Amino acid sequence: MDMKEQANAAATAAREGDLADVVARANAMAYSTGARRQAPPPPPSAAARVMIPYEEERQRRPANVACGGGEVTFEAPPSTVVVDPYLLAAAGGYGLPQQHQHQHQQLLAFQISEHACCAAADSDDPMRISPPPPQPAPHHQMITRKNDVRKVVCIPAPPVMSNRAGGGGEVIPSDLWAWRKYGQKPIKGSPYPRGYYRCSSSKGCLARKQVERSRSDPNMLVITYTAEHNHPWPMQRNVLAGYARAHTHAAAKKQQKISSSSSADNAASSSSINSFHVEQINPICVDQLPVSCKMPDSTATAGDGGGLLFEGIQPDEVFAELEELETHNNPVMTSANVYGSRGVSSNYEWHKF
DNA sequence: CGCCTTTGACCTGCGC
DNA sequence: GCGCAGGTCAAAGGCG
Repeated sequence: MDMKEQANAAATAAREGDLADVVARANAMAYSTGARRQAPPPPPSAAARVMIPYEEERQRRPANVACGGGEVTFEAPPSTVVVDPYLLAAAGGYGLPQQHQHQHQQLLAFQISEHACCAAADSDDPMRISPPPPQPAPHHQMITRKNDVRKVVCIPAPPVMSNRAGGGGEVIPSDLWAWRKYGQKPIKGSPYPRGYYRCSSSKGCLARKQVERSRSDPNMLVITYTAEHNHPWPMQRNVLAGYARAHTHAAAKKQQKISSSSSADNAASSSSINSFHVEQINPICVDQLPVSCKMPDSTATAGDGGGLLFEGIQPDEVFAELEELETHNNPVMTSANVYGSRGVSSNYEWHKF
């Protein structure tokens, strides 16, 4: 699929309200373009954003791809989609051969801003190039019809397990917070269910997120954050107490069940796949991390979820800091790997120079 | 005991 | 008003 086709596909997805598709296609578009052109990545300060406003908008006018300041704006479905290079890089290469991860991260992180909008510019389809949009809302936020703030990130996802066709859980590259799953629903038109998580770091925290795979590109994971955390980052390991314990054990048990059971239906639980992935991936990640990437001390193991290390970033708002990073001296992220013993909560490490 | 996941039931918003 | 689909609740069960 060339760039024009990809841009058209993204616009089509936008018109059809397939949020996951829009984000996935934006990523795919940028990724394939970067791979083809072999262009060196621009500085990480170039943010890429895909913003998708309200559904009313999509009915009023055709999909509109704006090119300006490294942003790709699809004005169609009812949410804000933010593809942030830092988040992409943080999760990039997940499931890829280790030697390709860095390249993958760079492509994901930079090619969107570098080329995605250009793809739209090159095309003469219904999408048109608009002037640079107004200054985006802080933290890449948007108020939805229901007055909730949503932030959406699209990240590479691990491959779907064959024995879990259409099944539930995801290996979710983390965003630092502790999340507790409170629901899962099959989504009409999508073979993949959507998982619902709420922040478990603080009892009164209203932060939530939804995790689902893209319908058209199962390799992409779309995570929608709703509401804000009303507490600092969980820096103490006891905040995540029980995570590794419950999860890894359940994983082992469920793996045992799955392997011993002839019923395919028996395998339809998300935790099993989560842990299955994690247990395989974590040792690889840790072993191959640069020294500066590893956990800060021996008490913080990959299994207990503690020892979160975010150097140079205030434990306040992930997106706030990402925003800040974008505007400060072209900070370099020296590493982006996934820690943690469970799919829904693991850690990244960031460096700011 | 406190944490987790799973999952069916219930609630709510929206289009017709 | 009705039905559908998405979102949330809460009980059940498991773990260290």
